[in-house]
Amino acid sequence: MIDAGFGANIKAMSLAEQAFLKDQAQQRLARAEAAGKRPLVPGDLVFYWRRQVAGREKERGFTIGSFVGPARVLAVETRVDDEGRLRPGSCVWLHRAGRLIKAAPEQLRAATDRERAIEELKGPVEIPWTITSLASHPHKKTYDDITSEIPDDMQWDEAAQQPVLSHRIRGKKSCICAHVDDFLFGGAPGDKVHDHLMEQIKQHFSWGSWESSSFTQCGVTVTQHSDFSITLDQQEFVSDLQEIKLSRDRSRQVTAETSDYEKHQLRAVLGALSWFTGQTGFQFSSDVGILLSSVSTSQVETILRTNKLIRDVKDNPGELRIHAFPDAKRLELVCWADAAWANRPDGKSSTEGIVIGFSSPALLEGKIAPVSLMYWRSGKIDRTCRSPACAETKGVVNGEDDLYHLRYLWSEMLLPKERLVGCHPDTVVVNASGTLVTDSKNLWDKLSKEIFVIKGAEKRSDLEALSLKESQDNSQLQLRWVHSDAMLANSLTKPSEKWQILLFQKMKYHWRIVHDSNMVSARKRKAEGIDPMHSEVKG
DNA sequence: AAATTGCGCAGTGATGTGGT
DNA sequence: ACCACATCACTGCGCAATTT
Repeated sequence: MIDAGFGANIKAMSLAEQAFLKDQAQQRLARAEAAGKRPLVPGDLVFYWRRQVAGREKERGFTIGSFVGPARVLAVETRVDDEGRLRPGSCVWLHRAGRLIKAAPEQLRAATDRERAIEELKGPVEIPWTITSLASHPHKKTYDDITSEIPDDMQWDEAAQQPVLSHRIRGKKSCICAHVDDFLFGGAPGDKVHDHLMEQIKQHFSWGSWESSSFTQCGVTVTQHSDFSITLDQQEFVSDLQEIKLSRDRSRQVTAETSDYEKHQLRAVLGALSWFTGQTGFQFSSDVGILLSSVSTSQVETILRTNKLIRDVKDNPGELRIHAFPDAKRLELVCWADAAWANRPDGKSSTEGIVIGFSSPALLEGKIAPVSLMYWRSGKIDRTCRSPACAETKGVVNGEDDLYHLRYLWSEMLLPKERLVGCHPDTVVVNASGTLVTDSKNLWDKLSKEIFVIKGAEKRSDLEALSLKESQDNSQLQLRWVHSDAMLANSLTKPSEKWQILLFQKMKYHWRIVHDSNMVSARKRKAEGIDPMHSEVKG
């Protein structure tokens, strides 16, 4: 047997992996048990549950809650039973960000190791007053009493699944973006800090010209609207594109091979198009990628297809919309990743499609929400994939990579310097919550299992998928499954399947993560006449 | 004033190398 | 024979410096 060594290796790795995961799961259980039994003591780091009634949820008539924190236990007014457990009716005094909170033990959960580690990075927190002086003040209400808000089991579970942001976003007031010698300034109108900074900047430097509302930067027209949203377009650029000229004779020779000069023309015009698809024309990404791949083996028919694409682009150049999100307390980064297996001109290469956007937390609750596209990509997967599952895994893993990068960038913008310099990337990234959406059942099932087994025909894909599992733990990555008609990235893998992205544009750049506990396929949904965007109510 | 050149960025395919 | 990987050549863009 030639590959005996390799096979034995995989077996050993698989065994080790299983043992490791089993052990990890056991430790977690043990910790949870210990945390449940151990009474709270002053100094413990905890999170407390609060009922949250955001504007929109109120209308639909249900409330959601979440854990907030972390808070430090200051004192416990004990009513302890024989085994040392807190009995209902006890109260726990918490300290968080200079506030004193009176809470019930039923609404507390211990902080995880990770949360503790992050809190420690912030350094010691001074507690300025003694608890007695605060709590015993005769008239003033010096603390928040939240003991009336006690979650039931369902609410507790729901909240436990939500990631907790362990810091408050301290609003940054002003921002500058620079490209070589062009600068973009942003800030809330009337904001004192921002206005003052702008005043100083204008005093200290002499500038060529100032533009606002609508201008061109790096060949892209940027327009800000009255609701503060921004659109980017390349109207002018697109209208300058020229079709490749073909004589009537030549255009009839569809199957004829292209000449060197024609290949040159193809590369030239596709190069221009790829600039467009990279800046604003995301809906044409897959067309350009596939055509660029077929230049070397192109026929006259390829030129005709390219010319058709140019006409399509001119007919509907589209725009890139950046929403304003005036009400969102935080933004979610969501990545849709998909792949098409062996669909490239060479007959064996696969295509990945990745779309990452900002949205409001409402999107994760299954609602239709605005999505601002931040990053997208349609391209050849570097390795040859032997099965659709392999391609799918590759695409999703690459998508997670890009998502991680964007989460880091976003965290950099939000966090103060002390929380960035010298910190492990994971502890930085957890401040920007990230969600990865896939339409692969294969991958979803694999990752849903507590024990991850590496076996069968796709050992290598399994190993790569493992990195996603790791990211779920290390960077609090959330995973979702949707049927393929609700998969935004599908349109970036095949030129012929544009309906998702067209629907997205028709919905004015809004989307939904369709929730379906039965995981019904898109084909079956269609047969049963279910709208692609129809979603179960979560929970 | 207009044209050319160089830079860094993106994507693709072709090519060679090393491995099983 | 096939694959992964690195490197190269080719295309585009915007921008600035230089040449014409």
